[in-house]
Amino acid sequence: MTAESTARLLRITEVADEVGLTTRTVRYYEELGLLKPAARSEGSYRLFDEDDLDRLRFIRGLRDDAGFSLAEIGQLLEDEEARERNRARFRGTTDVRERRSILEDALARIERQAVSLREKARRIDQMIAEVERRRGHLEGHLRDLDEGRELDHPAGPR
Amino acid sequence: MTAESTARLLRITEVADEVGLTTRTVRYYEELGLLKPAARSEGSYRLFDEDDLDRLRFIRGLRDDAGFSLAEIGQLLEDEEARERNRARFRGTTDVRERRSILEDALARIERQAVSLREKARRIDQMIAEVERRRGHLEGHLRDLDEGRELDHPAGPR
DNA sequence: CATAACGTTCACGTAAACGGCAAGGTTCTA
DNA sequence: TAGAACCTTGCCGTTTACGTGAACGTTATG
Repeated sequence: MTAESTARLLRITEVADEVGLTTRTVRYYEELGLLKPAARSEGSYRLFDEDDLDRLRFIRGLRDDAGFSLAEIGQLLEDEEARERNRARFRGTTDVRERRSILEDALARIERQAVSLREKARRIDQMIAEVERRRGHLEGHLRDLDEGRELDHPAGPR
Repeated sequence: MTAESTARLLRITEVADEVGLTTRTVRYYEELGLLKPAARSEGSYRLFDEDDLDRLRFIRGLRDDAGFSLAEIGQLLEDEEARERNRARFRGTTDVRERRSILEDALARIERQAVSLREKARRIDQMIAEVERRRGHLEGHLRDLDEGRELDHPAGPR
């Protein structure tokens, strides 16, 4: 047994079921360069590892939860080839300085992802504030009614 | 001069420029029932008031910031006809109980909007936490390198 | 009052994000 | 070792969210 872990590799249907996508979608994401299966079988079946699953779940989150387009997700995840190359380089070297630079690259990518997500969160918080504002306005209106005021402006609900 | 305010009504290009959409998009949103211009001119030009602008800005926020589909936005805003009817009813009555019920309807809609947005915000926060976790992992890795450890597992960046 | 600038309603075109075959190769299991 | 149950790569179809005219009516302006 090599240094590799004994983790099982999954086929596309298992993967799709696991992360809640269709096989078509998983292939489409590969076509777009959003991921690259860990390996291919003898007969060229796609084989996925746990890392691929994480990545697909992350993509799904960015799509469904954060509402990013696949193009934006591609930007966020950056060129999969580059990532692949980095991992190979990392494994292929013991030079500390090189490993450091590879890790710092990865760190920079993660930072950009965090910035994008925080920006998104901020904008949604603003929208929540706006909706709360309207709610407060309506509630004030209701209180006026209950207290028998409402002699003046013919405004109405928004 | 009637009880109506003297607020100017805008034509479609002014509106589109103001809120950052195209005229085509504004017409499309009307076609989908997401809004209904305040009035039409003699020659059937669409005329929008300040309320319409607010609504369009809100729609744009839901689309761009929150990442909702137009179908979801339609659900959130609910049938524009119903809203229109409510406003007419509100103006058409002085009955306090009726006005109360209309306001409570509007309040319920706002509440549902707030719930949807908070749900969205929560999911994005989770994604941020996930990304922070990965960042922490990478940073730990970097510290290990700097301190001359890293004798063990041949992991690499995620 | 001519005419430029803007608006209207069809109607067809398009990019994104998949769905759904078809035709054929691969893996597992009895 | 024969199926059944997977998988592969095309390739065309569909929905969403608009873009882009065409053909024609409306408004503002010198």
